[in-house]
Amino acid sequence: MDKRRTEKNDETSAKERPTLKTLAFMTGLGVTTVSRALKDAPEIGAETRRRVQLVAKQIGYRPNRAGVRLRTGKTNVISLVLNTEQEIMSFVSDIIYGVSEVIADTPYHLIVTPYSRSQDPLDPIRYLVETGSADGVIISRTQPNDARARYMLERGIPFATHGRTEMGLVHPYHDFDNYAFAAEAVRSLAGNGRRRLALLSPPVGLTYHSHTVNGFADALSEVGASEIPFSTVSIDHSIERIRTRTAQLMRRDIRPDGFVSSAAAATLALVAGIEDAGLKLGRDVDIVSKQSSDLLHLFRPELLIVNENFRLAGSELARAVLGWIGGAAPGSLQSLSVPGEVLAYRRSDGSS
Amino acid sequence: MDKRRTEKNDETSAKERPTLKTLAFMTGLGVTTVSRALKDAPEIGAETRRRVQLVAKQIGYRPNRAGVRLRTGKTNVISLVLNTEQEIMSFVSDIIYGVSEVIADTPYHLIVTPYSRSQDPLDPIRYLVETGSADGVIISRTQPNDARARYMLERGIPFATHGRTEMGLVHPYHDFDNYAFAAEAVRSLAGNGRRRLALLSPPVGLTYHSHTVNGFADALSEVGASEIPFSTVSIDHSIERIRTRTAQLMRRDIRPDGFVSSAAAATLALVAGIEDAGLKLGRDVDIVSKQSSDLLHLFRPELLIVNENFRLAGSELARAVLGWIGGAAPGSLQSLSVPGEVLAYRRSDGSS
DNA sequence: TTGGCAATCTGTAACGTTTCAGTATATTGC
DNA sequence: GCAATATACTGAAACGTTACAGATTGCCAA
Repeated sequence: MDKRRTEKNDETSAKERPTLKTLAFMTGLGVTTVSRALKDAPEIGAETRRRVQLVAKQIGYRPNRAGVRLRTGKTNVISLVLNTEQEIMSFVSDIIYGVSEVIADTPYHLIVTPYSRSQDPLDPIRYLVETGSADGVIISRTQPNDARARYMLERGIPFATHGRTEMGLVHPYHDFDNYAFAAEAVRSLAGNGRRRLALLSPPVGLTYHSHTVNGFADALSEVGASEIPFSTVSIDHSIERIRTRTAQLMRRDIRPDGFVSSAAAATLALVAGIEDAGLKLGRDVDIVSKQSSDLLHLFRPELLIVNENFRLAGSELARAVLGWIGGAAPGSLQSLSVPGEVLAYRRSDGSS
Repeated sequence: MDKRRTEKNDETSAKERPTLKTLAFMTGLGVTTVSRALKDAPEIGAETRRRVQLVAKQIGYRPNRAGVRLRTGKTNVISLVLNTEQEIMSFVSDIIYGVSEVIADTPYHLIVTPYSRSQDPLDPIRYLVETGSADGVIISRTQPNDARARYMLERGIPFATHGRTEMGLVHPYHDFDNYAFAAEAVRSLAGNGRRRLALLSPPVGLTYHSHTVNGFADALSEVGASEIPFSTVSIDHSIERIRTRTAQLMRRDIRPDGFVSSAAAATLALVAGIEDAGLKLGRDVDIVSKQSSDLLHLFRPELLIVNENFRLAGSELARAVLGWIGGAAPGSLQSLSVPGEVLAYRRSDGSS
């Protein structure tokens, strides 16, 4: 049955949530006028406008989201689409906080739309678009030819990608410059006298895999070092697998004396594998690793570290989507984060 | 202006999203009948019901959330309320996935409602309740006398807490048995011959702080070991602070030979502090630590580890809220997760 | 005075759904 | 044969909002 209201409505000082009708009654104006006064429409008298806004603030009026959404189609929702198995753990937490920071003083809510490894990554996007569940979407694990980006571009729904695409289509993105990261990492290792380098790369298929590989390769030839192939694993693989493969690699005659690693958790496995093979970090081998939370230096002070700020990524992505929703040109909403210096907490010569 | 539809509506095979009206037109029935047929109302003929449901499935009908929400007040939203600074990182990621798993085949969406350290934790709850933004709420960092739980209980909005309260009020919760954890940890340390134990505890004020402290204290007297107070830090403090305080502590004449730590990141700092003081894990001191992702053993194989599964917590909490929304008794929606064994990857005597 | 025109304000309809209060038809009881 | 009663369906109203198409007023030019 209907939720019982007190008689006809209004004027009873019921504890109900105020609506435009309530405001209209209180100000003696029409609902339409109130609606327009609240959004600073031009054809409302200055005094009326102020009066309405004052009353609205006083009684704590909040527009009903369902009403707005039904009438206008605007959801005031940003959806963050995440893979429930393969995202980097700190990524999830930090990006959420980054997005939250930006949307905190907007009417937007953040909904998390998960999909699992077995699913087509397009599934959650289709769902969102078909049901009109969000005004904007943020996706990660971006591919050079990304079906999701293409799909959303076709339907005209604003989105931003974490990572770039290579489809010749323009859309907002935020990316970390993994080319620069890998290149700097190689230079840093070369500076430590390392000559045979291996790369623990991002998973094949994602755009930043090739960025990383290219930065690695280019800097390799620049410094005249050589590559020890290590493409049987990526940072997406399990800790155990990375560890055993690393140990295998390190027991070969020709083994790396330097690693570049694209993720902190993978680096733990890398180090474990190296030590399984009886070798020592900082003496037999150096590692430059990305990290997103400041913990790796506690793990092994010999690690060389480059920070990637996922909270910043979240903020940038949120700003980008909101910008697009607000009508800005998608091409103006792209940003690239430049890696900082390679940080050494303890030099491999033993000093601190 | 109004979103232009093709003429009057319907029968044009427009690419618009199907509504009840569309279904009504296609089946030749009234909107009301269609609505009821879809939700298996009793007064609809069996054949009609099947016919409507078939057509609905065929054309991919999805009820409009805004319509439902406006009419019924049901949002089909669960809100996860998180502190943007103080949550354990893996907690955020895992609990989201746990919740997602459970709500995946329901109409529910998950929204993340953040609040910052400086804010009153009640703020986001008030917002949710006042704006009717969610059918159910999940909160963490639960306190013995929790204003948020009390508030929601008063307003009759379904929620579940991660951690228990002690207000004599009954509500759904999921909790890890931190009393058992701390007690088992102490027994395990005592079994390794450790006699002077310190506790790196959860932050004072949260319910599980006292659970942990009590388990620690009770087991201490049970095994006849003594406590070295270490209450100047908790796992909420910064890595740096924990590290320096630990180092200070370990340089005292009377120092612990065993630690119980309630969080993995804090354990990293703990170990760093111990090693800063020139002591060695497994020889001078043992640590039993909780962890939520399987990484600590890579950090130091000497660590003694107890796992806490946050994904499970997320699932249980989601189940609890949904259960309450569905009309189950709040008292029947409480669960306690029992810690597993203390895991040793390498015995402190040096064997593996 | 009249007509025109800004400047303000207002009622109605519509978004998609569910609930209420029916209506129409067939079935039953007597 | 007729009323009572199930059974199966339906239109209208309402949730809160905004867009459209007026209303009403005052003021100014002619």
